[in-house]
Amino acid sequence: MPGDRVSSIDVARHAGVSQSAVSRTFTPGASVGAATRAKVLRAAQALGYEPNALARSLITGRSRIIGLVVSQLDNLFYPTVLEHLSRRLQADGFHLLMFVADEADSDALVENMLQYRVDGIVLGAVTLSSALAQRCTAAGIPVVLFNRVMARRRGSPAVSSVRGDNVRGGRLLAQHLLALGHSRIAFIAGREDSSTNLERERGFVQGLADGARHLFARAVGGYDADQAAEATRALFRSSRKAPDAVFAASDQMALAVIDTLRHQLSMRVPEEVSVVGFDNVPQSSWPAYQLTTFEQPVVPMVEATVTLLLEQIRSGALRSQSLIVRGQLCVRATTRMRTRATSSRFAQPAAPR
Amino acid sequence: MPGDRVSSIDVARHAGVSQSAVSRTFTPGASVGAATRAKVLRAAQALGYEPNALARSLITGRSRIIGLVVSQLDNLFYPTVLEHLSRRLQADGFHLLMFVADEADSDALVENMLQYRVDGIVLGAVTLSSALAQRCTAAGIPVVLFNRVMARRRGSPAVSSVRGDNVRGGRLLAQHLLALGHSRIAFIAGREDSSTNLERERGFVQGLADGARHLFARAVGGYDADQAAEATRALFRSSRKAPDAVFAASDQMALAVIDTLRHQLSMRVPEEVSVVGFDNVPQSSWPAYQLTTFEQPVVPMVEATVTLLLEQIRSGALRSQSLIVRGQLCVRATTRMRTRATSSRFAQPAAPR
DNA sequence: AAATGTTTTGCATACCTATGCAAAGCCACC
DNA sequence: GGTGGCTTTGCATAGGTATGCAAAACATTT
Repeated sequence: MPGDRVSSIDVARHAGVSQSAVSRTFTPGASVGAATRAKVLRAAQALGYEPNALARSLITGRSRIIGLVVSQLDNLFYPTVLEHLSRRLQADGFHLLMFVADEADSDALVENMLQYRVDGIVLGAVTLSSALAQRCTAAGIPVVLFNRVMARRRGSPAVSSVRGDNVRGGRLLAQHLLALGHSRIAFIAGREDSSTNLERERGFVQGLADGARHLFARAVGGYDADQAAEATRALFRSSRKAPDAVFAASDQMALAVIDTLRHQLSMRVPEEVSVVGFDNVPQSSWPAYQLTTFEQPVVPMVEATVTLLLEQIRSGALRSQSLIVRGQLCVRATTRMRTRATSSRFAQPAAPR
Repeated sequence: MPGDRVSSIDVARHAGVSQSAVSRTFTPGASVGAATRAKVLRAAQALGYEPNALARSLITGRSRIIGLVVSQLDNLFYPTVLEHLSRRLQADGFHLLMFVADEADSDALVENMLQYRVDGIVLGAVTLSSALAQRCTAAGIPVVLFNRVMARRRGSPAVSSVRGDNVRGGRLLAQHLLALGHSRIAFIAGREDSSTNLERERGFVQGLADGARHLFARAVGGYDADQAAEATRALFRSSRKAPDAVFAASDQMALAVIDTLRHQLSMRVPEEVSVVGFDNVPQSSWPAYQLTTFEQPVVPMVEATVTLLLEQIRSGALRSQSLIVRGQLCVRATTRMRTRATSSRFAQPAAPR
């Protein structure tokens, strides 16, 4: 087994130089002569040597590992984020170490991450964000909240965050629905304890208020497809008039709403009900849906996250900053002009029981 | 900054014991007295000490890190896999370090992974599998190919793999389509250099042959939605008769096929064309599609992968093993009995131009 | 050829923890 | 009380690399 047991000392011996020379050969920018360098590289090649990143980290104090904490990978928004984030970090010589937050063992998770001496942390988990962020920041590790913010409490340090323009997006969606002539507009919330839902709902309600309207109905979908479907049934089964438009706080839920309306409640989208979502996940533009939504631009968001993180890592100082990345309204085919003649007030069939 | 700079020696001093005692306190199963242990824990708590996993790895020779190599995270099959794999490994104290294969820098990628001294590798990347697997195996690191196999070459060591039952799945899908009375059956291939496509196609063609049939048409979709859509247009635009059933080698492609048929070619699925896929990704069961497909059971596949990996890590011996995880046919609503009366031979509208 | 400046090299040490080994402590038992 | 068995503890070292410092080699100038 010629395996792994070859160290810089072996290479040094084989090349007839000191261990320092080997180290310097593999340290970009270190002072080493061309001849020595060549000898070392030849020996390393011959022995199959690879520098030990762990030992290196022990000395430099940097692991070049970024901890990523996620809770719901079923969320349609995250696969794309993960891919871009991973690629982007890799380009700068960093790699992601995955941690799945399991509600319960939040403490164990933090400890684990600290033990690996990660250089930075991207927090994508809804729950346990605050406690975790606090502890890591206290330990001197840069943390960036992705797609969420933390309520600022007195005495506790601020934590960096990158997120989409939730408030503006909510407002634009409201304006869009109002401009189309909708009057009975419902909202399906995500997790009510999440900052994203809070902001999106606030923007949406404000947007309605600007048009002198208010929410016609409200339900909770918890950012979950099944819950959103259930919420849809509840909204449209009630004895009073049905909504003529629905804003679901995420695309994931919006798609479930559409499916439920079309295939379970036999309603036509957008003819009878308009539906809008939030995120612009890849599935939104599939021909079967063509969802009107507000974009959360993955690439700029990832870029901002990485910039924030690396800047703090390089400087060694924890500088908290809260970035909002602008997105735009994507008008597709799940929203449609309401006219009085086809207004669902008249055309609407009796709600299915 | 009370940060990170606290080591086992600090704790030892603070607790009035030796550094060994601290180490043993944090090493499960090590010999340490109850009183000492308590003192150490108290001191550790007071100082905010966390054992340094990197230093530990340096000694033990195990990093408790598993390298995961992926290339196409947009593939609908992988998010679920990633979540389960990560969870499962975490339960055993391992964590995933992400590597995105970028076609080009395959060498740099391997080196990077070796430098981190990963304990094992899960290979989910289509390309560069063989070269990479060879090198890692040569370095003594257990490798498991996920959802793919490697052509065995003489002289090169065999590499473990876990995959779904591609051949059987292909055959069952063929039987299913034949049983429904289909006669003009088309196949849309994935990447033609992939083992998955090879096996699925082989099984499918065999299944047709068992019913004394052969492929009516064939196109290549490269496991990509856009390519699959293009392939669909090509298949149905040709001047000769259109297929009455399509097997796309992955669900991802099958969904694109359905969308293209319905929204671009104005054909009805399953009334005019049956469509089947492979994988059983979450989106397949969405009401808008209800795709008939053959399942690749994520949980058992992950379980097998982890078992294979950990067993090799624990024993320290590289034992190559190739596992096939059985799945089942999921009959949903994109396949339908052909009767002579409604046979598309008669009912089929002229192909759109 | 000497003197000066610059680059290259090796030595030694530090980073932080696990563990073999031997010494020390503890317990019970004859 | 002494002896044997068992548990607990500390000492010392190893694991692989980076880096400050001083010595050495080399290049440049007068």
